[in-house]
Amino acid sequence: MPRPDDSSTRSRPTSADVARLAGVSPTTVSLVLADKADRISDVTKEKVFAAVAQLDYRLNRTAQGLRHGRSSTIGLITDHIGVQPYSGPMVSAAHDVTWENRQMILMVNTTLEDDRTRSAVEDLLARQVDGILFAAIGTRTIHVPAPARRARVALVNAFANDGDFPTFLPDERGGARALARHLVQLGHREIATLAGTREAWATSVRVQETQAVLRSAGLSLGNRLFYGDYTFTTGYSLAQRVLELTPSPTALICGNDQMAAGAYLALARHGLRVPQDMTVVGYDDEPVATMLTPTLTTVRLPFYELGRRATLALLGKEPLEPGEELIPTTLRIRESSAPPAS
Amino acid sequence: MPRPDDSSTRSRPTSADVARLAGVSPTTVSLVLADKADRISDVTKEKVFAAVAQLDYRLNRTAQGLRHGRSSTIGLITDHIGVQPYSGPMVSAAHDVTWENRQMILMVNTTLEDDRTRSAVEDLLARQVDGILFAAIGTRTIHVPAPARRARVALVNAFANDGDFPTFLPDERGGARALARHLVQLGHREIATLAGTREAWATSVRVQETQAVLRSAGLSLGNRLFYGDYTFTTGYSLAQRVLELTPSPTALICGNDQMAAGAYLALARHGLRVPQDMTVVGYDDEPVATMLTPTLTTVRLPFYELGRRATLALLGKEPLEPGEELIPTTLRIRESSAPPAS
DNA sequence: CTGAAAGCGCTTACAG
DNA sequence: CTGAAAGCGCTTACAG
Repeated sequence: MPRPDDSSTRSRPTSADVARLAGVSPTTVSLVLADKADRISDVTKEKVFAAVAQLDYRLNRTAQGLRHGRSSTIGLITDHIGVQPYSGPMVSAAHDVTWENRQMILMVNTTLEDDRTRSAVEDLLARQVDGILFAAIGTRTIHVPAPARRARVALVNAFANDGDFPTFLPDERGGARALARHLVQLGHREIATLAGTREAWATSVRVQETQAVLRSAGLSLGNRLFYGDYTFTTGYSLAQRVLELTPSPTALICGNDQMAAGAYLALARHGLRVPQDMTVVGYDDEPVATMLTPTLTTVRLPFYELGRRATLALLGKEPLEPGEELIPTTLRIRESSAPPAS
Repeated sequence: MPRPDDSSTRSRPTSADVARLAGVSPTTVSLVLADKADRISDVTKEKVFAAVAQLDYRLNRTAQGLRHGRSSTIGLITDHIGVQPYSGPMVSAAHDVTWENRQMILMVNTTLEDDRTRSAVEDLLARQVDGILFAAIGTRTIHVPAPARRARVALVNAFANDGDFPTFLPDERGGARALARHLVQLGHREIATLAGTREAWATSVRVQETQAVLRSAGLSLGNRLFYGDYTFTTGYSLAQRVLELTPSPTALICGNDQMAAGAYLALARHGLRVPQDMTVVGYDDEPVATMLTPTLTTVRLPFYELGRRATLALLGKEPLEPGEELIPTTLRIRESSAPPAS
């Protein structure tokens, strides 16, 4: 029967123990284990490795960090670690990149409130993190606490309201334009938008760009613009309101894939088919987009890529420069968009 | 303009710097900051705090950890950090509990493959974590690498295939029975099951318990048992197959809420109403359950609670004992279940 | 009420 | 080719 407490108090062997057993100095042990042992004889190396194996020794990275002044650890501060499906890919990416570089992530969820964020930064700095990543689920403005400048800093899907930090953002404008052009090119003229949360930056940018594209095609959203909150529920309920409009729209731009899924259900209950009776499109390209029948045309937001690029920069694998870096979005054309019924 | 590199090389003040500025010894600084300063005069304390403020000093937790032999950090090893909505609440809970206890989490996603898990454990131990949490998204068996015993260990939603570790599991059997009884009590006799992945432990346990309840009511699933994979897509497609059965079932037990949502769409396209024409129920109680119209009757799986209890135990706030601890599941009765049409 | 000294487990410049 | 010594930034038992 395992006795965790017991076995963990049995104090772990140190490099001094290894040195003693191998009959060499701690210097030699350190050199061998750090692979800086060009000058050490093979026979000595063997003795060290044998002692390491015999003692089941592992290097104490805390002590090493103290000596080096680097911890090989970065901090990740987020607003909603548990919110799906957005945080998943960003966190996964940050994780994968750090893991590939033999580093680790200390994760703190502060909702990005100023007080909690400040104390998270303090705590991370006290733990000697080499860098701090600030990541938001929905693009938003955050206040980066001043002490954070003591470490390397990068922002993912967020703007700093003061100071000029390296910032990685999705190209929302490009995505919104591509989506609107797609619908116009299919021949839609009565296009409705079930937008997301009115206060969200992404919402207003997408609506702006959509309107700009329609305008240059001699069209307009007119009274076919509704605001929800990016949930399935508001997609369902707003879709019902759209169906009361005259003339009826032929295409529905939903604020995200969740809202599009809600719209599917509302349309089905009205006996309307996608895309024959109504084109439906979304944003995000989350897993449900390909699970819906018909599959959903949507704008892929590069959450994984955002996390990846920011983390690579934070770790110094790519340049870390102040200013905004736009990561491309991609229009995924699938079955849910088609020309309007003539 | 911030120059991260520059400012981070400006070496941080140490407790010795604080001592010098305050005109006291490092001993006194340590005592004051650790709040073990009963015996220190107020005037001396003030001098220390003033020096701390002036230098913007923060304690080096790495050095402190080396001295104490504890890191105030735990490791979290998961199989799918990015999988929604399951990992969210478990990770959130682990985070919240550690944060409340002034600890932090080092997160590693290994897919729980043996090799990656072993090296993650090595790395976490090298970083002197005080404990390691192994968490799986879907309940499964894992191999806990032997060296993990050097730290405190707890398992969330997973069984160890060797050794007897503290293990926190959802009470799947109780949930499945409650759900089946609910349908029987409503008067359903032709009940279909759109189960999840056939190989998953939760799937087989739920099917077993469902059949046991039906049997004791003189009923049976008969040929109304189908296996999917816990996705929206299989909920949609299997629901269509159910609709071809004669006599038609009056209730649908879906493997999870995602499959139930898929079933909603299929039913809507067949012109069938929930619950008047078909009762639909799920498992998980994820956010979509209350977003669907009608709201979904489902079995709440205690993901947050699982993460919370395991982390409290790992941190020593609750007993950490080998053996399985079942966390209750809850039947959430909502609008999607009703008596069959007579 | 306060301080000098040793030590946590490493690494590195230096010496031989 | 290898080792003795100092030091990373803390804390603690001991002394006064």
